[in-house]
Amino acid sequence: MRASQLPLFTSKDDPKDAQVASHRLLSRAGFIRKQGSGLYVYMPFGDMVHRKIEQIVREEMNRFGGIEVTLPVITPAELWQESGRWDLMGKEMMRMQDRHEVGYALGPTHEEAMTDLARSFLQSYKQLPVNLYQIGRKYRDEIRPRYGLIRCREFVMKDAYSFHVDDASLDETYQKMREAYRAIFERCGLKTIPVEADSGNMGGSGSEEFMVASQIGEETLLLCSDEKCGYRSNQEKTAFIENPKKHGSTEPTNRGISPSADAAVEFETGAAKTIEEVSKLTGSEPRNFIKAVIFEDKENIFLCFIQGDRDLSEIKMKNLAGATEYWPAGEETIKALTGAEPGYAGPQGLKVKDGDTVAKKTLRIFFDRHLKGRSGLIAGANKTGFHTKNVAEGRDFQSGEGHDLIVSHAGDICPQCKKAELTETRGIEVGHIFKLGKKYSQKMNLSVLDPNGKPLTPTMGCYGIGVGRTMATSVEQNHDERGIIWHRNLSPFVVYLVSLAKGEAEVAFVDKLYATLTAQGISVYLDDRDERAGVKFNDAELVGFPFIVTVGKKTLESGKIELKLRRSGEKLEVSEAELIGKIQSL
RNA sequence: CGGGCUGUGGCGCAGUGGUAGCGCACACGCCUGGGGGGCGUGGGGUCGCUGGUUCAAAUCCAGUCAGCCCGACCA
Repeated sequence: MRASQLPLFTSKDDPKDAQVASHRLLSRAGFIRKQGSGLYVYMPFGDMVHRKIEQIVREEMNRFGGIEVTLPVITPAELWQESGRWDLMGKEMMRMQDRHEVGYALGPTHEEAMTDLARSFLQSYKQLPVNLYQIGRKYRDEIRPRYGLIRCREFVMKDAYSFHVDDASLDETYQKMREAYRAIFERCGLKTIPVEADSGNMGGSGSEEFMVASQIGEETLLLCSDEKCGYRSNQEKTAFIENPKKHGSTEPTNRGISPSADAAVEFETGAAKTIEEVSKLTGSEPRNFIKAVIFEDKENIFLCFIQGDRDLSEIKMKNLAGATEYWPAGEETIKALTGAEPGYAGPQGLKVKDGDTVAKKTLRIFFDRHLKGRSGLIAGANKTGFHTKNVAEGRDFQSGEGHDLIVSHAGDICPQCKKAELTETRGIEVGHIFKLGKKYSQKMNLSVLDPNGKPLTPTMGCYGIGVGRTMATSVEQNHDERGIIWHRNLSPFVVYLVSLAKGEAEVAFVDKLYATLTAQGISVYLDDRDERAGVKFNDAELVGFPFIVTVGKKTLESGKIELKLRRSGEKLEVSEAELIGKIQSL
């Protein structure tokens, strides 16, 4: 292809809203153009890369047993109502009505639509397993679209949904998808870190995310520092184990301000409410406090106690409580619960217990497991202006075995090997596979006959890859100060041919080289613009095709063609035959 | 949803009440010709929108819309 037929859309300046390399470079190199908040046009080169990724995804999905279909982008509200998600999805789902005022969603995901499709033709266990996928547009009204293609409101996703007679069959497909994903990202030249993940709202058990390590990542990953262990997990999911270094003992016990034998006593703290304030006042470190975090939903109040130097994981709490929509408890609720102003909740001396009705809601109390056996603690006294010290678990309150409720961080102990410390990395999710279970098949009455002629509800898996995000993260991972460095499998063209030809002879030489390379099956972009050399070199490096070939007066004089490798910057002077050999072998 | 900032030519920006400017880009001419070149000429803007104050508003005031940034909270 020639520049005279397929123009470049490069620019010298970064768009002003570009914060990250991929956004900056994809815009400057003319691959994408913003049309609205979180909405991007894929320009010719961008479109070409996008299609290449789609094709790789398609080939690998097909190789591992996927069947491609295309669902409507718009899904009827009816289907979402069946699954119950019409009310659960919240504002992130874009909704619309037709002229008859019938509701629809611009699909943010397609579990319902695909399950509906499946039930329309699945009748017998003999038809299972089946793995249906599509490569289609998704719409999410993101709170804050940002980072260009990394978080936008319209994007292309490959989403697959598999249906099975039992868990063994689901597991088999799940493992195939793990392989397929590894193959896909490998072919894209993208280094991903597969991590254990929370399965979130989707429900279900097994879940693995494919993350690209990046400082701009919106999720935090925790990796075991012992490579032999190899544990990798999304922070949301990582079980918290406190590092003994934190308290100088391997036993998670008594490090309070006074011996556990002392009775618990109230003391006045006045306006000091937060742990930080009371910590200063008493000289006791935050770890010796009990932090109370209170949420509520329509039916319940969730009262969570954890140690004071840590944060409550809302995700863990939510999963434990089975809550979907919840919010921080209001002042009235807290008063009804503790009898005090907010800021003074504690587990001891509480007049209500787990399961009681408080303010017309069911109280549910959760303790973090690290509170078990501890003493010498400081907690709110459930009395405005007072805290209690020398609080001991087992005597002043009962935590039971407790739950895993705390957000893990670097420096904590790996929950897998239980020895090494965890380290932290930021990551961008590009793929996610998980076992859904029967959530959708049940709610939507998907059923087949089993060998005994009895109804059987298939179990499901679900597997997504963000195509645009794969493109963006590939740039995040592969660029330098001059521009993008495409992996050959994704690059719009393999060769950027810089023509500096002037006279007829030179032009003829370039045309012949272009024809020769093309005939060898090498895709070439010929920059035949009437521009200065510098402009062409700069654009060549900005758009980032793997090979930059320069032909001009020097070429004719020496008989040698200049080949520059975009990634290494290495420059070679080669004959035409060598050139072809190099391009085909590298 | 809350807070902050910004809306002026295609892009990036300046312009504190008195006839709308700069750089880049664009068009034309000449020079130049292996790393975003030079000189000259030229075209292009209802200053986001609505209302108000004023003899006079891009500029001050109110509202509104849009974009960007930060936060989404642990009492």
